[in-house]
Amino acid sequence: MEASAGLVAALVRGSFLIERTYAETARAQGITPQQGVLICALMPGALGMGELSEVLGLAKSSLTGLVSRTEANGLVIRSADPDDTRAVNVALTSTGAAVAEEFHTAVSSRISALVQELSIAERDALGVLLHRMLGHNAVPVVFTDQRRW
Amino acid sequence: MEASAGLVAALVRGSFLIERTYAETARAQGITPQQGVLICALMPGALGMGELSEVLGLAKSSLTGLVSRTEANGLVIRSADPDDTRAVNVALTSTGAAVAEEFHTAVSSRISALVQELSIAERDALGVLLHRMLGHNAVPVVFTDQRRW
DNA sequence: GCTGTTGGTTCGTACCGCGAAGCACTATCC
DNA sequence: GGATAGTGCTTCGCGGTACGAACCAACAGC
Repeated sequence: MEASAGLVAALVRGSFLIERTYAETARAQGITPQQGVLICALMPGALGMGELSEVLGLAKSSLTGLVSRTEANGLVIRSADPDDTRAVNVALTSTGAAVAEEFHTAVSSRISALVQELSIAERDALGVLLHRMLGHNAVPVVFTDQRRW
Repeated sequence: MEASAGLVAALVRGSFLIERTYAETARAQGITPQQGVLICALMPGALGMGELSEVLGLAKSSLTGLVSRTEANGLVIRSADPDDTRAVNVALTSTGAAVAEEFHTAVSSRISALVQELSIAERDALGVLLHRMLGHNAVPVVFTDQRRW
C-alpha cells in the first residue's frame, strides 16, 4: 500500500511546478489559467456545458461564469443546440482558436524546457510511466498532443 | 528541443490529476487547498512572510489574506520577530500541526492510490525521474516526505 | 539624524468555485 | 394531450484567491 519513499512528494512538487509554469504562460498570453484550460479543452471541437462540466471537473454553476467571461473576452461563443432548445454548445471563435493554438504551443515549449536536462530515453520512460498512471485513473483529456502517441 | 511526443500532455494531465486529488482531499478535511499548501509548507518549521511568499510563489499582498484567514481558522499564528520589529513569523498552532499531519497523511494515501497499479520498479523509476526533473528546476519544498530519499 | 530600503498591510479590482434556488424546455406516463 | 418528473443551464449569495499600487513602520548606511 505504501508507495516508494519520496514518490508522493515528487508527484506533488512536480505538479506544483507544472501548474506554476502553466499559470505563468497563461498570464503571459493575457488569459487566466482557467480560461486556458477551457480553450484547450475546446480545441478538438465544441462541447456542451454539461460535457465541459464533466471534463473540467467543475460545477455547472461555476462554468456559467467562466464561459461568460471567456465569451466576453471574445475567445469562445455560445450557440443553441438545434436538437434541444435548452442545451448550449460552446465553441472557439476564430480568434479563440488562434489564441488556443498560441497558448498550447507556448505551454508545450515551456514544459518541454523543464525536462530538457533529461536524456531522450529518460523522457520516453517518464512519458510512458505517466501515461500508464493516467490510464489507470479517469483523467479527462483537457490537454492533448496532436502528435500521435 | 522537442520533447518526446506525448510527454508534455502527460505531464499536464498528470498535474491536473494530482491537483484534483489534492483539492478534494483538502476539501474533505475542511480546509482550502491553499491553506493546505500553507500548513504543509510550515510543517518543517516557522517562516517569515517573505520566505513564505518565496516558497509559495505568491505576492506578499496575497499572502496577507491567506495567512489571516488561516489564522482566523486557528491553524496558524503570527508572532513578532524578536530581531526585527517589522518582521512577522508564521507558525503552526498545535491544532494546525495536527491538521497538517492528518492532511499530509490523507494526501499521501490518496496519491499513493493513484500509482497503485504500477509495479514497485515502475514507481521507483517514476520517482527517480520526477526527482531528477525537480533537481533541474527550482521548485520550493512545499510538500516533504519525512522518509528520507 | 536623513535617506533609502525592506517587511507587511491595506485597498480596490477581477476572478474562481460552490450550493441552493429558479426557469425553461424535454420526456414520460396515463 | 395534459399533468408530472427530469434535465440543462442560469442566477444569486457567499467565501476564498490573487494581483498591483499605495502606504506605513522600522531597519541600515552614511
